[in-house]
Amino acid sequence: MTATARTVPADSASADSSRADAASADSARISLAVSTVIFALRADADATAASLRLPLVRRIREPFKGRWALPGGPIEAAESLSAAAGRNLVETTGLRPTYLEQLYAFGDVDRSPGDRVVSIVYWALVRSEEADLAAEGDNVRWFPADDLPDLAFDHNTIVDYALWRLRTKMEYSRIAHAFLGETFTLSELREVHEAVLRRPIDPANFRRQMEGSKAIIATDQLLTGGRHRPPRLYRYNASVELTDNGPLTSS
Amino acid sequence: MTATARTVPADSASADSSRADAASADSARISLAVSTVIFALRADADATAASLRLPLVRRIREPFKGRWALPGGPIEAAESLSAAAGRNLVETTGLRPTYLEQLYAFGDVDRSPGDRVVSIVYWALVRSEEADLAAEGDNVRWFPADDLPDLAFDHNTIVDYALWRLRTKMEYSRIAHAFLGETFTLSELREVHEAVLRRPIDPANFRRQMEGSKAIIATDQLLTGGRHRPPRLYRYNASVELTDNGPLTSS
DNA sequence: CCAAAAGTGTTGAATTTACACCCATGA
DNA sequence: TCATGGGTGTAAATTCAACACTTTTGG
Repeated sequence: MTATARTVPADSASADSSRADAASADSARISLAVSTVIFALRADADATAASLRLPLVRRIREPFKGRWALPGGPIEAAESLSAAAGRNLVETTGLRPTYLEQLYAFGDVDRSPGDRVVSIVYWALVRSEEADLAAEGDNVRWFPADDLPDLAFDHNTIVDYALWRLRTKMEYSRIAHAFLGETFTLSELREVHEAVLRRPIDPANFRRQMEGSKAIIATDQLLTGGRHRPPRLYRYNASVELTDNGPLTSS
Repeated sequence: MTATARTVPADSASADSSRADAASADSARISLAVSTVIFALRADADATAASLRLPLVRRIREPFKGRWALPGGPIEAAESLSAAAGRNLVETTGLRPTYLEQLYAFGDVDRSPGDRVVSIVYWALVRSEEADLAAEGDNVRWFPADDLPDLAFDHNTIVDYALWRLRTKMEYSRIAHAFLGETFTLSELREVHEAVLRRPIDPANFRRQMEGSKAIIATDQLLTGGRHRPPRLYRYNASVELTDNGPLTSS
């Protein structure tokens, strides 16, 4: 906060910066991994409403042997960070996400007992049908996002942050579509918002908001079968970006 | 997008995840670095208005020898990512930031010719007085943020993204204070917003907005010396968080 | 006095929010 | 027919945006 003497001249500066893109002895000792927080909306036990859930894997080695942890793994030399996250997610849980975004790089010195690990963490959204197909076994299990056990490493903190990002982004972005199929009713879309944000939303106002945003396009199909007026099916408007990540649309 | 067969069972999953926090042969070949995009508001050439500027360092080695690049360097084994960014920033430019936040991890396979480098990039804000003291030499120079030369690596992309984050965050956060001193007038605060967002702001509405937000506290001092009515000095309200980073306030 | 920026008031537009009410279907 | 959600209308409340006007200093 308070300014003190600075004595490093410009020349030593550029010497340092030249090392920036070559591994030093120090950074070689730091290992790099990728992990992913995966969210899906799944029916509650009482099946009355959907709730946010995420899959965790059980650790079979020390440290934290037996504890639940985020799925993750190493980064291969020939793949980008997002590719590593996507590949690892399929390998560990069998899930294919409809949305994948980098969350944060966690690198505190003591976050992994014994060695030094920097984890690039991604977060992903998968559709409900996709989540239903996912294998669940002794070593992979779905947990309610708001009520997790004590996880390995700093993974509770990571999930908290991912949850915050999801909820924040839900309010100004269109990621809700990532939970749904090709076409959907406005009720389904609204229920996604309600489940994530954990508060009721006025259907009338929600409809106008969505229609005004140009994010969705009405199809000419209605969904029959319910014992009420058949709702119109909508489609995601592909000409509008899903989320605004600024100049970072590609990787 | 379309679902295909998934055959990986849960058991191989947890085997993978157990490697997540130990270095594999692959990830050991990836080197890790930290870089920082540093912003300051500095007087224009004609001194009529302030504009966003950032310091770059000249590379003295291949690849990209002679090109301008973001200050950066390796991460030491015993320091956190933010500590590495802060230390490196002082070493290369002599600047002490009032604000430092992680921006993004860049890790495309081909971003550094020859070797594989993952860069954890931070962005920082420094006060104008601080920026004025910074040494400028052959190998460190300030550039207008909106008009940069071709930089080394993917650094143009990185700066674009940092600029977008700064401008986005300026609209819903209180980071403007990070450019100013302990006390400031509402005009000074408004001029920060105008310089960053590159558009004029109505002084009357801006005043009400700020006063209503509880982000600033009026002191009992006025700033005399101008040839007009002396403006009141304000102070940043420390009981309100500078920015909302969710559960990530510490590291 | 005048110029210039500080600070206050006011008004209309746009947006948000709450809620009444009609519509179309299955049972 | 009734129950149920689909869908439209509307009005109050709040926020936003533009700009007129008064205040206080230095020159």
